[in-house]
Amino acid sequence: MALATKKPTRIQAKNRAIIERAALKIFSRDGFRGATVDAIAEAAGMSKPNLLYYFPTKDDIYRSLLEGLLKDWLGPLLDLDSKGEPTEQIATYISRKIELARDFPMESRLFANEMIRGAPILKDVLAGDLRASVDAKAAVIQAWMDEGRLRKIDPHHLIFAIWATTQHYADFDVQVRALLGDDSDARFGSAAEALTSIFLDGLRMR
Amino acid sequence: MALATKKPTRIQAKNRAIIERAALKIFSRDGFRGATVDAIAEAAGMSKPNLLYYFPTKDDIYRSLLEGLLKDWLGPLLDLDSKGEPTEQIATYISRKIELARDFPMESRLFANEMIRGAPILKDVLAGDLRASVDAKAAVIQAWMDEGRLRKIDPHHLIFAIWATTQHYADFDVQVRALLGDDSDARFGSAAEALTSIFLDGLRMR
DNA sequence: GGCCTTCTTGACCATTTGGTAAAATCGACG
DNA sequence: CGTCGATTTTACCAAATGGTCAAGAAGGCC
Repeated sequence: MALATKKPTRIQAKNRAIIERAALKIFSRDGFRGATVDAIAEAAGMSKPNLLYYFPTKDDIYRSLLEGLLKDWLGPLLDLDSKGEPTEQIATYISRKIELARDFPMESRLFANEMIRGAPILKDVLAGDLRASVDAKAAVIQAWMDEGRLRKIDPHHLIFAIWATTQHYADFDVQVRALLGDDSDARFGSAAEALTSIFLDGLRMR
Repeated sequence: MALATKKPTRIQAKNRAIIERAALKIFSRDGFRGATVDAIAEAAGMSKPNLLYYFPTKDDIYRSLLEGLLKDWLGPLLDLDSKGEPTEQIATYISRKIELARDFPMESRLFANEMIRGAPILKDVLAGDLRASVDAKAAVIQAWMDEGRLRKIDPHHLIFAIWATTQHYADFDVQVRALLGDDSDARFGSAAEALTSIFLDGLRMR
């Protein structure tokens, strides 16, 4: 039986999950090219042929991880509510993104690795689904600005800035720790506060 | 003669430069583990043993690239002048960082790769030189805030935010292109403008 | 030109890598 | 408890990888 074709058995579900967790750890650290099947198998506590019984190739494991990643990652943006209070909506978005960076740093680094190497797998979805979603939400933000409810700033760059600043705490975790110390609560709590303050009010005294 | 010990010949200088340029391309895309000496040699238009004549190991090439990277990258921050006008200093810093992202994207991605994998090579310098420099400049910014010349925002997080937003245009170039198009002037010009506006004045209407 | 050093090459090597084949073991279900 | 598909293991393979070695080609300097 070709594994992927029928509904998975209990063992399949369990082992696929174990493998994906292990692969996330390895791929997010070493990138696709740097990761080895042996390393993933060891992290999964499983022999290499056994792992390859569940995912026939290294590529399959990697694609399986990327699949759905974008969706989860984009959730908070999609929740921006055009009928809500603009500054509050933005503040909520920032908070939720910071929580993602805190709770799923390896997913963030996996994505960063895929971008850095030129998104060979995700390129199509970037230009397709992602672009459509982002353009739609950029339009919502633009409408707020046109109504005079927010200062005018290119909404695409605004979205980039929120992505960049929040994901930074996951992707550059080692640097942030080196400069701020290892206390996780302090790092992420003060980050959310500082970012909200920057994005809403900026630096200039009024 | 052990190559590294005496002053380099003309040929050595030239070939080392060629190799470093090629290695930057490969390492910045594939990371340390994913890069191969063969790939670097091919990119350098040179046989592998010949390349290894100039840099005995893959590790040596990588370290050579990282060396000095931090210094160049940190320059604009160090130029923050405590005697200047605060908002203008910040705006200049943002512009210069955007220019670095535009002109040296591979260097940015090389650094990002090193951070993502936990900075095994740079860890010490992060906790040493980098931390000292950043703390010093954070103190300058803090002083401006204490004097009432800038709104109060944790200076470390402010610096992170400027790093993250500017480097994003290099590290996530493929994503930015997918969403904004390939016109480089437009991307970087509008980015500098939008970021300055965000950091100085934020989103909230006044 | 002669000579010494620097540079380049081709052949090679041990290890790692992604993946396969077939046999052995396990587990659910009648 | 026997059987049949699902799972795991052992042994294996060809290609890729980081690196070595000895010999040849090319500079530079008198």
